[in-house]
Amino acid sequence: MLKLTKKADYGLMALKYLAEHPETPALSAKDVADAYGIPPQLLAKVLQRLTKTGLLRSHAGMNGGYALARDAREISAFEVIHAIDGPFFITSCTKGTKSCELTPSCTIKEPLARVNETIAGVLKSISIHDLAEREHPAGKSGEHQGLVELTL
Amino acid sequence: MLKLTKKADYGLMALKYLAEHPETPALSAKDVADAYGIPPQLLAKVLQRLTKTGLLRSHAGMNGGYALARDAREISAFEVIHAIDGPFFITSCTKGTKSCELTPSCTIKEPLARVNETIAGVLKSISIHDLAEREHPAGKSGEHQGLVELTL
DNA sequence: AAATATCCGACTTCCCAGGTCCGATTTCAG
DNA sequence: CTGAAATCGGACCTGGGAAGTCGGATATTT
Ligand code: SF4
Ligand code: SF4
Repeated sequence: MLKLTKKADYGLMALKYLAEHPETPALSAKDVADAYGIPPQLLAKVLQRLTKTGLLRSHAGMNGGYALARDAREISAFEVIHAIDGPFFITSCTKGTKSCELTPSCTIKEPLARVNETIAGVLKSISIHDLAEREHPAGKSGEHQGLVELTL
Repeated sequence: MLKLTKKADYGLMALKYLAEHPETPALSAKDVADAYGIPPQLLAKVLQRLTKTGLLRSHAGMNGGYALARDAREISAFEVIHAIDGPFFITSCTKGTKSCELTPSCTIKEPLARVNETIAGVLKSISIHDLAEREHPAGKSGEHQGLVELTL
């Protein structure tokens, strides 16, 4: 319930790792997987997905690997989750494929849709950079802080 | 991924329904279930749970049923979800029972924990009353509006 | 040509959300 | 005091999706 997919989790970790190593031209899936203990093959697929949606740039062959396609602060957590897990919906009434049977009679889907928007907003306001730049003692770059509107 | 449980969903619907019928002393699980097309037995268990956590007051026997234990605006969506689905966690590292294997090496659990807090905050700021009082044209009671802080 | 990568689909395993069934108990009405 | 209507509580079944695995094809460097 309301739990993040591990794949998305892994995706975030990997992106953060890449963001922390801007010097290297490319890091292989195995590199990242080893760094954290993530199943390599699984991470591989996650990264492939991220590549296909344009968040990463890949390069096959020796010394190949992945690199961020854009600046770390231009990539939001929302994009990552969306890329890996597909459309973001809190409820089961996606109106896309397998909608909830009682969508017509349901009276809370509109308010919940707004909650959905709010949470999406939270995720959109978080960038990979925000995740990465944290460890560093607590210097000048001040912590990322934002306000999210909630309107029912 | 990041999806609300249907049980919680049902719970919210039921509470809203109860909030909309303050006149009646008690409504049976079947009443509510019929009103929306929810599987009665399932709704029953959800309501039982809500009763056990003190959000509802139950009364067995004929003309029995459930009623809100507190005022509708004193019951948050968060409480409902927590009551039904248990502890609220975005990630799999609950440190309770089945923690994620790579918790030690993971570097994003702290930031994600803050995201978790933020989302919990959003949910806490929503009351059953907010859900219920919506239909009514759009009168004086102005829509519920709030700001949620996000600090990484 | 060999080593190192990404790429991609198919496959298996396991867990749990969603739902059902049934029996026990409480309460009230006639 | 008997039966109907309700809450209780547990055990149980089932489908689908998350998590992970395998194997083969392709691209790139040395
Ligand atoms: S329709 Fe109502 S019940 Fe069905 S999923 Fe959307 S919100 Fe939950
Ligand atoms: S530890 Fe890191 S990876 Fe494991 S669940 Fe918590 S956040 Fe996701």
